[in-house]
Amino acid sequence: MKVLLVEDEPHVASIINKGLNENGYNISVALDGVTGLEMASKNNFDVIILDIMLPGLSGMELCKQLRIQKNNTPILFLTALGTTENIVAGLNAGGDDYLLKPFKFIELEARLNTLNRRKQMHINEEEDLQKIDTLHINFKTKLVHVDDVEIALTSTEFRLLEFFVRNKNRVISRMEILEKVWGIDFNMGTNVVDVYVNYLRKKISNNKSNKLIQTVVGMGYIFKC
Amino acid sequence: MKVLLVEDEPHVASIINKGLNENGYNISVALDGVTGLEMASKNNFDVIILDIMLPGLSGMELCKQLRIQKNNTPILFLTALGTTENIVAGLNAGGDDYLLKPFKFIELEARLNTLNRRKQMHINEEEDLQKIDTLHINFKTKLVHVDDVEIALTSTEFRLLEFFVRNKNRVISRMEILEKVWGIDFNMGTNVVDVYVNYLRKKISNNKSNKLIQTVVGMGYIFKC
DNA sequence: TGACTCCTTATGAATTTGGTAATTTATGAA
DNA sequence: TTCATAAATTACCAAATTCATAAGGAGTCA
Repeated sequence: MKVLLVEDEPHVASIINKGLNENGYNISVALDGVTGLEMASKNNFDVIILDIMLPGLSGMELCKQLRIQKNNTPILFLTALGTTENIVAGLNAGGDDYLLKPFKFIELEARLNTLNRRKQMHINEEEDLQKIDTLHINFKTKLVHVDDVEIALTSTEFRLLEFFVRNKNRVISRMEILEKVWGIDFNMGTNVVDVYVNYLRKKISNNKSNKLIQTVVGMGYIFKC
Repeated sequence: MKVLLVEDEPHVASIINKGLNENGYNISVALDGVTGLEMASKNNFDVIILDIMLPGLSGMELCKQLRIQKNNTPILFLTALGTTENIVAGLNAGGDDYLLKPFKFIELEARLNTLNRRKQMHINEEEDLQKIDTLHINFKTKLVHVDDVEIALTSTEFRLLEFFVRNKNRVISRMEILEKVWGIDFNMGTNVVDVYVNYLRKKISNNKSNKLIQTVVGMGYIFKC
């Protein structure tokens, strides 16, 4: 997990850095608010740990700036300012959690993981390699294997398969497939989609029952797995 | 914001309920874990506030169960158990935040808003998913489940169900259904609507009493939930 | 040319649809 | 309550729609 720590007190920064590092986190440290904002803007951190009292730009300001920039990286405020007003202000500024110093390391870790978990839940899509039973698709190399045997797909077939896989477990209308895979916006007088679905089914089916691409009569197709 | 509060102490539940209500939250209260789990499973809450010490099913267990069910509603633990071990355990069980009693109302509110804000950012599936008791309808994927079993609906049946759900708790005349679902503006000499309402009833009914689609004699039908 | 891709057309098969009519249930007056 | 009538439900079937598949033409490229 990539973590940005913005903390002006070198001693504290060092302790946190060391502690998290030992537990497999990848930490970057910024010693002031401006540097922190710059680093946060230019890189893709999983979580940002922010002290509030910082030279230059306060943690609160930094947080607001990031949110204005539509940067939604989860932010954990880690500070000694423990009044309710401070906490509420931090959360309302766009923070996601607020932990008071002094803190137990194990709690910091649990809260970081919690913030990251929520983020991870919505990624998963952009994998380069998709394995659906014995069907393996590598979007990067554009190679497709069934039962470890390479399958030759034409480019149209591959695009169709890719579209199905990226929209799996959802009924997709022929119209939508035509638009997204063929780039055709009208013309419903064609049955290319049906024909290519048929090609694909033949190519990606294996000895076992192949029911990956299912027809939903009157609605379209669904890639189910 | 729809909030589920699971708290066995009636006095505490009442205070929180009242306080949040006054601030425009829509609160449902469960007084024990089992009821809480049931309510959380059947409805779509924005946030769940969980006490940990509960009769029957502990808040921790409830949280784990929900996550197993792939229910990702943000969970805020609200409890007097303030040791670091408890906090870490709560977060690792799938909780998203942990607030200690006694707490300031304004902080609870800020934390609820923070959890909800993150959720709103990913309005992916949730918005398109309707849960009515054990009937789950996903308008995006066009999949319908009853008691977690997928139901196969024809496209006309699905359109009819969608129309009912989008107009739930309102009496709808056969004429209106014919117009909106079939696109027929005249021809009242048919009873297709009656026929399809019955197809639907059969398909979406479960072992329990199924009274979702009710007949209103002389007026039409009503989808009640 | 010949191998390959893409798309169209044509055909029969499978599924859905909407009407009819028989049966069951509900309503209201006596 | 009972009975006549209206309304709702169900079963059935033929027509219409929708699909799967095969065959073949046009275009491309080596």
